[in-house]
Amino acid sequence: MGTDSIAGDAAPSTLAFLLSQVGIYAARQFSERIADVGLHPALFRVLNLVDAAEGRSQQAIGEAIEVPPSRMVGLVDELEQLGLVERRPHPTDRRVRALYLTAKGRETLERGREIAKAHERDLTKGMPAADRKRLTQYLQKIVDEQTIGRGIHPGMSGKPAPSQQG
Amino acid sequence: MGTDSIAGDAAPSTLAFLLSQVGIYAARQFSERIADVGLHPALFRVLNLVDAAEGRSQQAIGEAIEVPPSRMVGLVDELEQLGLVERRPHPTDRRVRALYLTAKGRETLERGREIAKAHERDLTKGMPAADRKRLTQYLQKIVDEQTIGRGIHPGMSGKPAPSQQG
DNA sequence: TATTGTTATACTCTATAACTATA
DNA sequence: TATAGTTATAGAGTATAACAATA
Repeated sequence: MGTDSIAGDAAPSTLAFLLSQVGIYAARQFSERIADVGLHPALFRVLNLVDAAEGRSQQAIGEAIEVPPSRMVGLVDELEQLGLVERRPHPTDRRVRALYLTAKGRETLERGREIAKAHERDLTKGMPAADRKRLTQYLQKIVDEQTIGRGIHPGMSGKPAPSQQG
Repeated sequence: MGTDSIAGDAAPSTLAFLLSQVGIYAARQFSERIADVGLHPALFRVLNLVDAAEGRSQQAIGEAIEVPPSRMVGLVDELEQLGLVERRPHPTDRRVRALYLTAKGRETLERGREIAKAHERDLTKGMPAADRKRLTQYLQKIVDEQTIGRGIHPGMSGKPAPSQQG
């Protein structure tokens, strides 16, 4: 049996298919790139949230990104072991572990943000600024129309991996 | 600790983030919808390929969508048990199982394609045709510029699940 | 009783490698 | 020896539920 590529609609070009294809590709690419600073997307996401809400509890931060408490434990463990985040006692509630960035955490976050920018540039290379802007608006409109979560995507830890639906 | 929503950039609105967010959402939505005909995205993908390349071997079809042989076994098993696809002996090579759609397979494929259309309509509801066209062109341009696979996305089997990166 | 954080457990998905029957 | 298909196995990732300390 030849390996001769199968013609036809091996990859349909409908809008929905393209969205999935490009979106999942973008997530995977980012996953590989953010590994350069020792993170994976979920850790980067949590790190951003801790920065935006320092001193909040593990679970409060987890809720904001739709991550269950039991998973937050592991993620914060990782960030703590990497020396990027600290768990400190809450002043009045001894059950709570308040989260804070370390200096190293801030540096890493900054570097991660640079990586995110570079990722974005590469993704849209060869695209005029006006088009980039319109594309962003279209996507934002879809987000506004649909009910789209703010969570972390499971299974996007940056493995090799293939690509799509119909 | 209160559930008071954490303000700030809980969900950044960069282009790359939006692409991932919308793309993964689109894939998940499709995954849930295609379940109406008893399929999941990988099965629908294979079904489309069998239609486009009837009589080809399991592995030839698997290669076209970047699915390893061992996984094809399970997928074709499922399709066969659903009565959508048949494995027939190859006329000259007894190792090969040539794949064919059944009548029911054709019907299901047709229904699946209707679902895909409806999915697409809903995804872009409230968007003028001209905008939809431009959005498609932008995404196609990204596909052309990048090296994006034609495979099946792991972990998109349509579970509950949350959402994103940075 | 309710809640924060934790641990234990179990499940899904998938790839790698070993195996068989044919070539 | 090589290839098509299969099976066995092992790992990643994640959610659910039970648990301890504290409120």
